[in-house]
Amino acid sequence: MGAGKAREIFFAYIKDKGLRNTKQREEILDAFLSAGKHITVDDLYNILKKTDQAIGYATVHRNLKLMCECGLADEIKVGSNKTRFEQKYGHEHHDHLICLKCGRFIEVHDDKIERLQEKLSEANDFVAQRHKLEIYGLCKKCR
Amino acid sequence: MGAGKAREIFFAYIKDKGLRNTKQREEILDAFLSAGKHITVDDLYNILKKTDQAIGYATVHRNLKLMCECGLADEIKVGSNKTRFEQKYGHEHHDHLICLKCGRFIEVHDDKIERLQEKLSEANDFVAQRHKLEIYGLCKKCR
DNA sequence: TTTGATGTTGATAATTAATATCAATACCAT
DNA sequence: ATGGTATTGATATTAATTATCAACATCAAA
Ligand SMILES: [Mn+2]
Ligand SMILES: [Mn+2]
Ligand SMILES: [Zn+2]
Ligand SMILES: [Zn+2]
Repeated sequence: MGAGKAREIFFAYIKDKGLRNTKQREEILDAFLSAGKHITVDDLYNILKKTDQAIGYATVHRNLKLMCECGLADEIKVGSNKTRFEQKYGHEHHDHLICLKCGRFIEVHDDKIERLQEKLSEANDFVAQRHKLEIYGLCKKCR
Repeated sequence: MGAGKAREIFFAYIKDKGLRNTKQREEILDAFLSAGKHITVDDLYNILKKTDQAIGYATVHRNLKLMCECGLADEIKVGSNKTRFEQKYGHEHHDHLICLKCGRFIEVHDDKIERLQEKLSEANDFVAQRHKLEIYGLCKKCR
């Protein structure tokens, strides 16, 4: 898997910024890279607690932010719920179908939609930088 | 304008639910209907304060929620900012281009995109109920 | 018109998530 | 090895939303 490369990017970024490597930082990075997608700070905190009783919530939060900073992670906010983080390295841009019943996230991509969004922006003299497309409904299992 | 019809819907809903008509409720309704779009509770509260010194924040909040309930208003959450409310009655579905510099909301609609979203959902055995498409970037004035 | 059951209001408290603070500690360049 | 400083973890703060509740207003019924 590409986890090795992701780690490299993280440690290179840390060094470059004059930051330091710590036991916690490495634990958090690894836990994040091997965790499922669309994870919350709480989720990751609880996973880490199992192997490091002393880990602090704020530390997990801070380091998830750091991973976003260096391009490894992406913050996604859906609905009014808490912020979720997903892996960015080695993952193409995608949008989400979100099940209102079970909360499942289905990752989707449609080039046509992406292109039409760009056209729509241009038609409005707007320079698009990023976008968010979320479709809420019921997944196969929940109908 | 259709504000008269919107008022009718509101009062009909209230009566139907065994709720009561109050001075505040009517003030809030009218202020909302004549206010600009994408307004926050704060915005509306401050507008109302000018003509009704005694109005309470919670009352404004509660009644905006009530307007959503009866289909007159829609709640939109963009980024991590506070919830905004927009008029729904007499307004077609639309998406938003949001300027990262001035905060302007540009309302847009593209039937092709809407149809492709539907197709995309079907292709994933997903029954779409609603969606959110927000494109962030820079508006004409802010470049 | 009076009345009373109950919905509403406005002030304030509670809740929740995100972030700031800070003293103790750990890292790492020299 | 060690000192300057980044990091940690506990806790406080902030900010937005929602809940609580006593005082009050509404409106259907008498
Ligand atoms: Mn995803
Ligand atoms: Mn709008
Ligand atoms: Zn589901
Ligand atoms: Zn702008």
